[in-house]
Amino acid sequence: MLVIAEKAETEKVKTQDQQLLNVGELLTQYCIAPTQQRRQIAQILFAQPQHLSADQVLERVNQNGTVASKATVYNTLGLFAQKGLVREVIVDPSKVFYDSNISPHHHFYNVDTGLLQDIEHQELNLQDPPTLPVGVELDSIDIIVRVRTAE
Amino acid sequence: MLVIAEKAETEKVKTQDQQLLNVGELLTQYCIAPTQQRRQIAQILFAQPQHLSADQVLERVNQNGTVASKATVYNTLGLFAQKGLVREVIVDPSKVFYDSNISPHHHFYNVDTGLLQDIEHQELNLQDPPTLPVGVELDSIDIIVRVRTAE
DNA sequence: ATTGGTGCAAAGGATTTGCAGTCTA
DNA sequence: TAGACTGCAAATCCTTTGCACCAAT
Repeated sequence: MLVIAEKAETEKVKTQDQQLLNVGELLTQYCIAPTQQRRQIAQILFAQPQHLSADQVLERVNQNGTVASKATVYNTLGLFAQKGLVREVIVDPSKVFYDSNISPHHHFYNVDTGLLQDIEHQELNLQDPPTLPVGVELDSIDIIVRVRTAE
Repeated sequence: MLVIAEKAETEKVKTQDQQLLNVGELLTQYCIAPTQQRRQIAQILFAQPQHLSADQVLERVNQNGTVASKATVYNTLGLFAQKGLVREVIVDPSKVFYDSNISPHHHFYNVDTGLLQDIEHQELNLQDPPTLPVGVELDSIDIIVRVRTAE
């Protein structure tokens, strides 16, 4: 007897605009073919707004038996980032964090603990938009407020 | 016969506050014992305000014969950053840049070319300082304006 | 059948580490 | 001579790649 729990197929995730939809639809919306491991990875990332490193994703994906290999996790996260499903947060030279919150916002980074925390968009704004050098166009603006644990 | 050109000893560098002093004094000011390879590395970094990766520093230090090993370059850059002599700029997961300009300023980062450019402090300001989470103190605020080459 | 996706292990690149040799006070 | 600094090579960590296998159109 073979029972395959296609849980990911039915589980719902909440997107930025508070829409409730299943991971398969979410992936399709972003032009990503919804394979089993991609659904699984998306499921984890979108369970809640959070910041996970590739390693952490790998760990969680395979918590109950192997679902995806290391290469697939890296490929998938890279793909998600490229398609705009998640955002790469670069604050630590040793690893990239993937942020499932893609609405505009910035970050606190605790250099002692490695904890990454969102700063609401409306809490932190620039006085004026930057004047770009000629020949380039804006990609994104990242503000990182580095903090350390008070003595 | 032995001739040792102690050039670094006499070469002057310009610091943030436009002061002209030799590298040895600069290192001493920052509580860093001025050894030959540290002077050499400082000399390169402070020849002009610039952004160099550890690799680039290694390359330049050893342009005319070996002066410092890879390990020493990494150790030294880490030490300089820790002592506040230079600033680490983290914009690319694959390498850290060391910025010899430590006056407050931010950065443009061209994701296509990898070019890192200063944004003058007065050109980019926050509307309000961020409200920190409890139990932490401010370390630094980094604003990175990512740009791409216009099509 | 063709295309795209996955898995594995090996390769890659940046950085760190261990330890012996050197220098300097 | 002690303590700090350096050099070399090996080790480590994160990430990417090459290639064979599998799945879906």
